[in-house]
Amino acid sequence: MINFTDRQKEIIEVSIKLIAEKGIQRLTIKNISKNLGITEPAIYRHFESKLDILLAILSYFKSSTGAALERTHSAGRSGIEKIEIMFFTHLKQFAEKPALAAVIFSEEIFQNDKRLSGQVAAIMKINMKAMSTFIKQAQQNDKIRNDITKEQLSLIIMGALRLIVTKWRLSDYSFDLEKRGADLWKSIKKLIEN
Amino acid sequence: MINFTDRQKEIIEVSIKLIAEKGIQRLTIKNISKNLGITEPAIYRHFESKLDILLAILSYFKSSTGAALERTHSAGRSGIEKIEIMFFTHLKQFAEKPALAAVIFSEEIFQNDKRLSGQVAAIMKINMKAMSTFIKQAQQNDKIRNDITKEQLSLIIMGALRLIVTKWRLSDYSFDLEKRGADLWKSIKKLIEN
Amino acid sequence: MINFTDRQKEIIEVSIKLIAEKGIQRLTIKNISKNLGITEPAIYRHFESKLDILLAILSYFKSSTGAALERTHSAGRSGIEKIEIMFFTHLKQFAEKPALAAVIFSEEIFQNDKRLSGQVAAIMKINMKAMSTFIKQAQQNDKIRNDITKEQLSLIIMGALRLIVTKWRLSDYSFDLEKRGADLWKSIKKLIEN
Amino acid sequence: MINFTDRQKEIIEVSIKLIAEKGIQRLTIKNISKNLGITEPAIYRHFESKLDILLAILSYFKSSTGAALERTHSAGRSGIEKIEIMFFTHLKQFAEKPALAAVIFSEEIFQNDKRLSGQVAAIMKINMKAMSTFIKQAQQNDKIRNDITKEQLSLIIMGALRLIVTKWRLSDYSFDLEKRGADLWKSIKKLIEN
DNA sequence: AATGAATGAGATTTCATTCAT
DNA sequence: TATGAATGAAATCTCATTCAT
Repeated sequence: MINFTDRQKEIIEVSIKLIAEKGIQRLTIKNISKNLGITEPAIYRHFESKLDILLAILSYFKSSTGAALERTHSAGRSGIEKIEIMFFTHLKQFAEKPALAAVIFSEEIFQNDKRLSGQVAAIMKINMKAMSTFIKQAQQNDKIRNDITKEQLSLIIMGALRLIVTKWRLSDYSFDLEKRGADLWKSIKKLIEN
Repeated sequence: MINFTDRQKEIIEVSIKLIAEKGIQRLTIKNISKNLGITEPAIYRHFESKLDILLAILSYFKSSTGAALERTHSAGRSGIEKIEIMFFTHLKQFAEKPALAAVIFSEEIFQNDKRLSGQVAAIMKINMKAMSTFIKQAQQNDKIRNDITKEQLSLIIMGALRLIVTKWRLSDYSFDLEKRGADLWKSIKKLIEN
Repeated sequence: MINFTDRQKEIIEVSIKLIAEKGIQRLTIKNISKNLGITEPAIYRHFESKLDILLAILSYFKSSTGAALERTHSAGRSGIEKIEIMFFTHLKQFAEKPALAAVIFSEEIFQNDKRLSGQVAAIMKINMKAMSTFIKQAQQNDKIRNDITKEQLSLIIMGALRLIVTKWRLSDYSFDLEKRGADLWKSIKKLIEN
Repeated sequence: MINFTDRQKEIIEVSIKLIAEKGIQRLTIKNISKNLGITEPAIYRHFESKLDILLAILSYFKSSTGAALERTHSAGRSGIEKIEIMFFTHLKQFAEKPALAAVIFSEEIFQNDKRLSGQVAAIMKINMKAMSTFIKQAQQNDKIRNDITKEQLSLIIMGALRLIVTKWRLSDYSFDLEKRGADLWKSIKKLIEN
């Protein structure tokens, strides 16, 4: 959230809240301004366009994801623990900020604009790359099976993570994501461990 | 596509095409009618509302998915082969009809309407259930490891499938989905086989 | 209902039913045809336009009103009895066919078209004229006060009748129109009798 | 007209003018905006929906009716004089603002929406109640006959008033409403006075 | 006598954005 | 930094009516 003024941060936060509540489709300038208690034109003092707000949201998620990975990385544990921490950190983030899922999984919506879809792809790439790195470390230490490439394993782990989050959202958040995610992790661990 | 008139089928097909090209958000009555060479009100002779068109699209995918699963099911092979067929059938369907992905993965967009999101959830459920059944069969024949529940395995397999499709879409269809999907399947198979 | 084919009569009857149920504003060709189990263009085989249907309805009410007045007229009783019969006949007609009120009191809606508003005015005139004639007879027989012109008395009697019907409609037909109308008549009678 | 911004008042006034000219049915957002020299969406900065404009019009009439009755009430004269003032005030209001009649007598049109028809019924009730109160006072002072209830008398007086206004409207405002109304009042007075 | 298909005109409403103040 | 007022573009939908069959 560096490089953003206080008002910009407010706008970003309100937007995230609105996305969580009503979905990206119902994120309108009118809604944002109403929630902030200001008028619509006032928004344009802080962001040139609605696109810029969405980009700011993505950049916010990007940097917070990056920071989390950074912390995981420097935690100094074994590769498999890092994967686990990353898995659980994601679960926690989604559970705490459902908007994150609404935003990250909105490829469809961002399809319209190359910059938006590019950012979403970038965030996904960062995660996949980090995951790959952790897997590689674990594979080098013979903790994880070596007969499958780290890219494929990343895909499988992240895919499962994403799908459980999607089911959670479709179910209207009706189950405990972190608990069910923990079960899922146990299964994944069994599958990939040596 | 039973129960639909010819014109309705045309509308559904054009809509699917438009969704594939421009995303669901840009699927408008105007676009549909323009593509059919008729005026907007003419659409309303065939569908009562736009929502009904979307529901028809989902019902089309639902029945075609159901039919594909039916065929897979009665193929009379081993459980693991059925999983494989299902996996490849999905890949092929997505590769052939990119709109399918655009529609099926649009949970976000369908969030607005309970009937729509319900249908999407139903389609997902059908697939998960079929996958679970095939896995169970394979587990009973000791072809697939038994230390992980069929539900978890379904989640992992379908999650990986979905994610590779999503990456393909985000990459602007820049790689050969069926080929890369085949590689992914090999990895999954290694992971789950006994 | 002379001069109308069977199908035309059906259309008129359905239209009256629809007006009673939903108001004139929601009387559409689509609604009429749906209620008859035919298509919209079929209506145009029987009436040139929607306007003609409305005119037919008015002409129907006009002739049935005329016939009722005819019967009253030739009932051969005293003037005051005739007024009474006319008053009660109207009450009964409205109670039995709420559409009648919906149509007759729709001056606003008919304002658009001179022919329609002309017909409504004509029906009103017929009634006022008949009422005046009855009053005149009663005044000549000294049954009704002579210090007020028959036109004014008509206006007062018909006005009260219309208003009680309007209140009945606004109340969603929540009281017994004929009973309350009878009470009203008693009061009117007291006022005008010698 | 309190609680309304200047622009809102303008919209209300223009709407009333349009209703008087063309009837409620032709009161469209487009017409209103065209008359104000602005675009259609601009209207929505001032009223949330067309329904709200209609409600505003009714609330305007309601409060102006209420104020007029208030003044009549506190005029401190005899009951019969109050009835007379109320009668003439109504005539004058209708003569000056034909739209008032178009709106007030549009029960049919407002039938669609409970809030609208409720407001129309409320305005009618206010008037009937005031009239009843004045009649009661006159009856207590033996100025008006006591053998008929105040409710019935109200109905008769208001009914006559409404009908003469309706005839005036149907005749295309072709006679002097206030003059003919004054004659009518003379007759009514004769009827009800002791 | 009726239908299937379609249309022109128009209604209400939403949305991102602009501009003078 | 913010507001009041407004706009162009577009979306969904309704309605009376037409026309070929």
